[in-house]
Amino acid sequence: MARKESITKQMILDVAFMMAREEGMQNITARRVAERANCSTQPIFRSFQGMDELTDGVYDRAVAFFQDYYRLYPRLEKTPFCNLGMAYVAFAREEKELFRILFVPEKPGKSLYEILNGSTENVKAEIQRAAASGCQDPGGLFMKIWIFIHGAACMTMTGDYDLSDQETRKLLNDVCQSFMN
Amino acid sequence: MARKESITKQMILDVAFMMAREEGMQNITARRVAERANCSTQPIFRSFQGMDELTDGVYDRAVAFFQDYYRLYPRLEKTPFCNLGMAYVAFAREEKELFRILFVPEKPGKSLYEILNGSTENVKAEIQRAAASGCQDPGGLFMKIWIFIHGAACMTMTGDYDLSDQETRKLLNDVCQSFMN
DNA sequence: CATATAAAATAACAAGTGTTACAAAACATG
DNA sequence: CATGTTTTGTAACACTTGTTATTTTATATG
Repeated sequence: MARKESITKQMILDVAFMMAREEGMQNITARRVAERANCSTQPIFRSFQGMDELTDGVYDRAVAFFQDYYRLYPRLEKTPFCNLGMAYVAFAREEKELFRILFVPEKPGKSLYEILNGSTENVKAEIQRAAASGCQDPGGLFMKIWIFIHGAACMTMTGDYDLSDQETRKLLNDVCQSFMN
Repeated sequence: MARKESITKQMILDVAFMMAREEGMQNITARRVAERANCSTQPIFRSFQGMDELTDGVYDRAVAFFQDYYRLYPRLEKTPFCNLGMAYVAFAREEKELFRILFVPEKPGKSLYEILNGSTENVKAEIQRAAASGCQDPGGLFMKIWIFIHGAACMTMTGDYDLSDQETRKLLNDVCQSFMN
């Protein structure tokens, strides 16, 4: 009775997300998305109320993408802190645009902590251990390490900081050590 | 023999810089600058080859602005490191847009180190002292502290980190202490 | 197969961008 | 004061943006 849908909401979201990943959010335009999806701009506005709704969807996919990235990242370090740091810095290096969208946003979206939400359970467990073994201020410890990791990642994103995985590993372990004592 | 110039290059630059400071670089357009300068767009294109040249000028003023800000910032802390940190974080809090332009740029401009250029002489002197008093790796020490400070400032800019000056002071002193030992 | 109906394409609109051609205005010199 | 030169304003061009009206196309059902 009616024509079959050939460009789905998913397909549009896929294309837009890929563009955000490669060129950043601000370069997503209706016509460019349409071009990469091999269609006109019409299917976009059938599936989404407007470009804002599309970019909101892209943002949500970026959140999910990071959470998967972090979940699947190999945990080779001695401490959850350092594992978190390695993954976070690697994400900043390999996904510069997504890192910017998620963690250095111009318009306030989710906070760092909301994005990490369940992802830091093991880190919190580490804090418990630290508290048990005599650390006075486990919350402060977490904050310090987190600030350091965020700084390393931001500098990686902008290219002000360019260390190998090996060097990053040593750096993070050193710093964790310093903060623990 | 000719009409007197009423809108100078300086005036245009002043207006554009103020706009960058308040709304960020991407919101600077010819018509909006003209409006705030109470003139047409013509004087802009007489003084500048194009908008790129204007925004380049704004960037240079931002660099100078930060350098002045840092030079004039009161040095209340025990160590140059902590003074640098306090100034840098305060700048991120009070000048969010300029901080983003300078230190989290989308298009590569000057590096962090180029912007700070002569500003870290006293910090380097501190490293010398650290080296003299038995620190094995003064370069590494500088890097660690700098990464931490940058992380704190970036989180301040985005609102993920909101501590009073007092708390920031304690945090920085603690961390410097940790890294020195 | 013919047709109704939903989807996609085409094409346009309004708004906003950088930039420029041209006209109006102001002022120092003759 | 008249004049010529420079600055400024007006208005336009070409382009890009989001969005929408309209036409075309494809397909499930009669």
